[in-house]
Amino acid sequence: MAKRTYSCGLEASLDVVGGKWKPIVLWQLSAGPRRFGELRRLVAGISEKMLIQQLREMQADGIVAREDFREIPPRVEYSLTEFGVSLREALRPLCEWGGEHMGRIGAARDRADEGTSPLGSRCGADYNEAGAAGSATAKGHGV
Amino acid sequence: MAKRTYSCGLEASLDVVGGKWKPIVLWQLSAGPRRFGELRRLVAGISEKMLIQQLREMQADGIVAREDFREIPPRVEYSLTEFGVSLREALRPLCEWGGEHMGRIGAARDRADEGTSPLGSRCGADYNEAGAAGSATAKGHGV
DNA sequence: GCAAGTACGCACCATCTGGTAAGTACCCGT
DNA sequence: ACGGGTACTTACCAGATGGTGCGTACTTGC
Repeated sequence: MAKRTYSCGLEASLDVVGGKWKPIVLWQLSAGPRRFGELRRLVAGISEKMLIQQLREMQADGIVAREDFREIPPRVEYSLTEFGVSLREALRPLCEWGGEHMGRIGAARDRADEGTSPLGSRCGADYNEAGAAGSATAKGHGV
Repeated sequence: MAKRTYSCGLEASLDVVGGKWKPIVLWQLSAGPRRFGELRRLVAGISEKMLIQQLREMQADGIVAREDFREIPPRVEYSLTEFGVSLREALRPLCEWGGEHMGRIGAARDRADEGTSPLGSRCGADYNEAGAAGSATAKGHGV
């Protein structure tokens, strides 16, 4: 990720949303602001260290806003910035495409797709629904 | 990239278009079929080994089709499959988003942006234009 | 002391991605 | 022989990403 110039816009975009955890974190934040511990539970399989790292990077990129309520115990809330929301909107078609084809993508990599399409995989769907299904998805996450 | 199940469609999509070279390769193939050597020259900075690797993976994912004309010297042509075209379409908004914000993305990473937005960076643009500008972009690629 | 809750930081390690430098095959021209 | 062209393969390495296991701070309850 040391590139300063990009051959195309896609490169630039993937600089801010690429990697293992950022897509999931972005998707979870799409449904509304989240506290650290809440995110930790929603993004199944992620360690605190990785979550902090991802949030910090996304914050540096202007995608995520961090609001510290200066309380004891500590209370911090993360949410998408306007910039992050615009990114989410630009990602919508790709989310839907991935949701429609994830079975094929998994199969093309010669992996047994034991966990069929989780309920929350349609990240372009209504967010009330996605929020509720998100918890179920997190439980079923096989990472 | 060993995941078989995905928390959201975005994860699945990024499995097939993530990494350093796939976005650029996909973008170059968007303008039409290309021979290996042609791609090599268009994707500035890529080694033959990396290009072959990326093409092979994209072929395995069903994004890219490889047509061997069985000639001497060898003549092989790569093009986007229908599946790849559908992916390209789903990526269009993200390409445009990245094109609009790439200056901000570069700045946010505290890098000197010596090479300002290359001409061909608007990957959502008319492809005749992008094709022509692609060569200029490739020459100016600073990777 | 231990546990739980809240949200982080640091040291070290494993794996993956990308890279270099060779090599393969065929052809033609000097 | 050398060079150029076409399109690949293999061995080995460097850096980036992700991970584990500790630690920090504050509170409360057992």
